[in-house]
Amino acid sequence: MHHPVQMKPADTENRNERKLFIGQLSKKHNEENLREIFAKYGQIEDCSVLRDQDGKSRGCAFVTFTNRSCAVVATKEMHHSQTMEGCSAPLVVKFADTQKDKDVKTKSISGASAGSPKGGLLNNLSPAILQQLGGGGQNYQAVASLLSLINGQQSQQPQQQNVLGLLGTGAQFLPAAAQNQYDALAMAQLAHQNQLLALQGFAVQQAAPAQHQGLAGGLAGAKTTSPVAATLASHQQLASLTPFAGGVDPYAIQQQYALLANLQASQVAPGAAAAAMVGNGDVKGPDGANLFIYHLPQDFGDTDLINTFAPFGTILSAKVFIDKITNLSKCFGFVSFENPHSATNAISAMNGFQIGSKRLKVQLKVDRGNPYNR
DNA sequence: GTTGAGCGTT
Repeated sequence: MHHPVQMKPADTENRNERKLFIGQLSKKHNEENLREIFAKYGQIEDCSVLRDQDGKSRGCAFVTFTNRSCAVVATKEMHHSQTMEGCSAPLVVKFADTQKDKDVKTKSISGASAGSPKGGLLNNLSPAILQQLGGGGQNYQAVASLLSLINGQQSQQPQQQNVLGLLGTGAQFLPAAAQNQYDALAMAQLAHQNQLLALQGFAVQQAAPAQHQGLAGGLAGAKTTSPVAATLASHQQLASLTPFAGGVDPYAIQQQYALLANLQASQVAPGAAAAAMVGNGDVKGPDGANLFIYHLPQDFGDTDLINTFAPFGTILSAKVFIDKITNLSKCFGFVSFENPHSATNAISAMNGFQIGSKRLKVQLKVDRGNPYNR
């Protein structure tokens, strides 16, 4: 007897070569009539219109056929075949971007280098950041100085001068001694991009040290005694603070956050920084303490995940999923905290954090094994 | 004006 090979439709293996991107689609179309349009080319496995938060069509869609040949024919017959209502250009029917295509796009937007931040504090500064910070070897020293300052050798004036120089025009908003290194880093980050929400999350969870409360309070709209916090609260001033020429590098910002996270962890909660002691995926926290994180950078590893989320609480485990065939990250992972409170804070700080053209999705993990969650 | 969601693996 000869059985034909049964291929599960959900097989992601060759899904990309059966999946079409439909652009310049009338926003009046929904999944149902989109199916009607494409059904004549073959069996459709999956069909979905991309929508905004309000559920309105974004004028594009994905259609996945069960057979690639159907997709090929659909492309040939439908691409540029008409201009739909409300569209500025003819219908687009083409194969959807692969993960590789997306990575290329992301990198061209962010300008991120191949530098991969791993390990300790110093190593968290990727070449991309160093370049962003000013490019030269001198700046590397300045960065190192910044780190050593933050690492506990406080009040070393010469080094602080270097740090201020490093921050360029932002330095004038650092009123001398009152300022701390977290503010400096935060300024650099905020000047880069208005990540107020994300930073607010960071600030909220690190309520203990008095010097941080100004920053937290300022961002939260409360009264503050910190001039830097006041400065940060003003978007207009943020624009003038921009210390880095050459545009935004969201990936570098993420790295800076990872750095900041690590710094905070090492000072605010020394135990939380011990990445080496964190489990790698098998340990789960209590209900509501487990996060599902999507849209991680391609080269983000377990350690990066730990570094990024350690400030929010004690991490029981952190795991980035790796495709065993390609050995590449699947760009999602899990972080389990000891308690739900940490997870909640992490969500409010990090959900929506922009990296390239994507935003981090940070949600409570859904237990797919539990029918009540489906 | 254009590329989703995915939920602790092999």
